[in-house]
Amino acid sequence: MVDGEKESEESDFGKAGVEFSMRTAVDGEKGTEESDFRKIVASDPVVYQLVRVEGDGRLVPATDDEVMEVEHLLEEDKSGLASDGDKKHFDGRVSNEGLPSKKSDFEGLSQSENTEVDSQELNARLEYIEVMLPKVKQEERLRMSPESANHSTKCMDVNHQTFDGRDETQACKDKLQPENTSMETAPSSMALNDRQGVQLESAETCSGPTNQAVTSSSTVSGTCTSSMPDFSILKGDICLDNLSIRELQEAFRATFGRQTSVKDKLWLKRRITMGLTNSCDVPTSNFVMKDNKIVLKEVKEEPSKLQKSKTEESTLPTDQVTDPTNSNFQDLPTSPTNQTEDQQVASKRLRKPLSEYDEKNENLQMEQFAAKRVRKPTRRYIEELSEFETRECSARLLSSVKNSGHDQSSPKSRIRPVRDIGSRGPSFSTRQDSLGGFGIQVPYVSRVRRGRPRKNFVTLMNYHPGGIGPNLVKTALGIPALQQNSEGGSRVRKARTPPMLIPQPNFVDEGEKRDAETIYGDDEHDLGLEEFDASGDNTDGNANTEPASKCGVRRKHHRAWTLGEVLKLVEGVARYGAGRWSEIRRLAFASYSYRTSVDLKDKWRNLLRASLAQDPTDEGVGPLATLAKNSRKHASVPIPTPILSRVRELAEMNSQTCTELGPSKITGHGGRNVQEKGSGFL
DNA sequence: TTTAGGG
DNA sequence: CCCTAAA
Repeated sequence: MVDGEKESEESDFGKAGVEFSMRTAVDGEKGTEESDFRKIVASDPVVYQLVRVEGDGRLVPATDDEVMEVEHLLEEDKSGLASDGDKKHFDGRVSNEGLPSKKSDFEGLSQSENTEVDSQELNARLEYIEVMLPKVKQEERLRMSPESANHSTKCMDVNHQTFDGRDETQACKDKLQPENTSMETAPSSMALNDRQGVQLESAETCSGPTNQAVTSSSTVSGTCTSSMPDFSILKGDICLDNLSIRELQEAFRATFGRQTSVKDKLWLKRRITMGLTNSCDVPTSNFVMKDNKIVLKEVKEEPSKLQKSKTEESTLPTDQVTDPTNSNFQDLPTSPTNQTEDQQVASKRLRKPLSEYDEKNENLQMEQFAAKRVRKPTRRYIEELSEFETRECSARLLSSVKNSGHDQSSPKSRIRPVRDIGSRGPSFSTRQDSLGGFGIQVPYVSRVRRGRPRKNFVTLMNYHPGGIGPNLVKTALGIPALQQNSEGGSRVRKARTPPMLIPQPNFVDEGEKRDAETIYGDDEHDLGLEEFDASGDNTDGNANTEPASKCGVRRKHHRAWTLGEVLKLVEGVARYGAGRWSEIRRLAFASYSYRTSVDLKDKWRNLLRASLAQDPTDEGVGPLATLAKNSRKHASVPIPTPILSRVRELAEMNSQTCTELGPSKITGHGGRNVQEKGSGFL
């Protein structure tokens, strides 16, 4: 589904070699200052000029021939198509003057082809047209420069047709595509298109598109194919009108990534609109919705300023919750990249149908309703939230692929391919678990990052731009996930992987003859334990939470230590000695990639403490022991006393032997000792 | 980068 | 679990 969408998008953009696009004819053609342009936009932007998009992305005024050609095509298309809403092309004179920075803000307003028109939208449009048409004509007269007169007039005709008629952009595009493809040569444009494809892929369903991010390639976005409708925003507004408070809240959450307890419908609407508008940062913000009508708001400010003022003005006194927008502004400095990122995020969130949230968070929402005031969500909470979304998202993406590449599973189902050893390895990896069905992991990007940047960041950068699309496609095609893993993983994680891939054999190799027996036995136990784990923690845990722990910098999802893990840990300590956590982790915990050496250390510390707390008199102290046991009942996995005692024993032995004898030999002895005990207990 | 220890 | 100093 997603793939399909994306595919179509990509294909659309892949063809954008040379295209025709409407662009607002600015008065005086060149040398128009921004203020002028603003004025135009504010008053009435509906004069168009045809431009041609060159391979390198430049906009070139269309020649008469071209205009004619397009017109012809449009006429043709119009006849064949049903009629509905108009599509306005507010393509802000993109970048052909060489100062695209600000002006690009205005770009990307052309119509998307997949906009569905519900009656409301249609009405709104019609009303809008009613209002705007006179102005348009007037404006046309005023603005027509000698040079652009030709084109703009013709284009106006075209657009007028569109008003009552058809979204001819699609048609235009379609018609032009063959030609485009044939003419397409410049690789740069391809890259451009790709990029935009990605961009759009994330922003597509968002009613407040974030085309701004494409500013560098804005020339293309101004074309017919650009699917950032100014009306989508309006549409969003209209939709908002019909939403219940709860839905509005959902939308709010989708927009800002957090929940709100505000029940003020108006406020919510404004907020959401604002969020969307900010995402687009387009002059359309000049339009405001009033009673389902679109009203042109006189704004003389610069777009950027406009944002601010809007923000301020819409910060209602009733707002108890911290203003998301404000916080956004604070957190993310005005650096364009950051903003872009943020907007992407927003749009991504929007991508999710609200219904999803309805289902999943209904309870939460209701609870929040019950509670009068909800305290400001903690950062952690927000993070979790975002993680949830992301996870869900990836899960959904994968659901369609679930059945692919099953053959990869090894005969020993428990020996899972180790996707990534370091807990911060590649941002995406895949794994299969034949036990409880298996989950596949996908690359995902954690939106919230805390602390200093880590490797993930780079990885992320690597994969996000072009990676996600192809990846998904690949996966969707059923290419074994593992392949991807090795492919992508090795790229990031150096050459550490190979040895890890076969952890169990490693054990055997290290073990002596004598040990082999015990090891094999132990292996069996371990396997059993792992099975145990799988039923309990691993099944759902691994597949889902792991990527989070890896990619996200967020706090690691709490993972209860299973008995099997504890045993492995103990065994590892026995074998390699306490303190050599890295080694233990590498060798004994190869299959538990989510346990870091620090984790092992911590766990061991806890174990030790527990064992000491319980063992000193070995059940001698009645109350204390029982208390300990009871309290241990709290723990997800009560640690059997034998294990605890063994831990203590090990610790003692370790401390002794380490000081007296060489650690290396001793470890072997200790290991065997443990093995015996372990087998006895298990 | 790993280990040890505090929080 | 997280964080950080120290090696």
